[in-house]
Amino acid sequence: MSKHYWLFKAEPHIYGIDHLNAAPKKIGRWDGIRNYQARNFLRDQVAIDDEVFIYHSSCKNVGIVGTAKVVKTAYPDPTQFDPESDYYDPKSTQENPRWVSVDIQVTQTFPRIIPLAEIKAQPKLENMVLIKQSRLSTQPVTKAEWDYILKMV
DNA sequence: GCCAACGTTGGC
DNA sequence: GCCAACGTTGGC
Repeated sequence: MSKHYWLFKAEPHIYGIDHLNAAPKKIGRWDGIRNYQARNFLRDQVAIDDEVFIYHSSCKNVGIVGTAKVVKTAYPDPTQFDPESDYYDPKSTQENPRWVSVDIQVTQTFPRIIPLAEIKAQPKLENMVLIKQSRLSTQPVTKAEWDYILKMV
């Protein structure tokens, strides 16, 4: 099975590349995904060693900040069971969890952010899901898009 | 199953 | 803070 490429969005003040880099082995849990389309990608397609762009959204400098690889595939997102969590889902049960997490490990922290504006300005990237469907928090990236963006670093 | 109302995401 | 896009909820 060939490797897949992804883009995961995060609000950096809540959980971003800085948090991952500060964690042991730079590994962290990607949790709090509460959108079915995004969940389905995580649950059904994200595999070990898949590569991920980390994207910072809803902040001053929006854009891609680095890469990570998948080190653990989908398992129930523990925050859905925690009444204290912002991501608590009372309709989710241990027997039938709705939401999943994966673990990722930072592989590269770019020396600069690749701004969304620059990505939008590239004709070769005009079909990226990031551009076409702005509200999806975990999304596939093609190999061509992946390689092209790495050259923009 | 339709659709209006409402809530959230996310760029600017 | 504004607002467009779009996801979710709930009445019928």
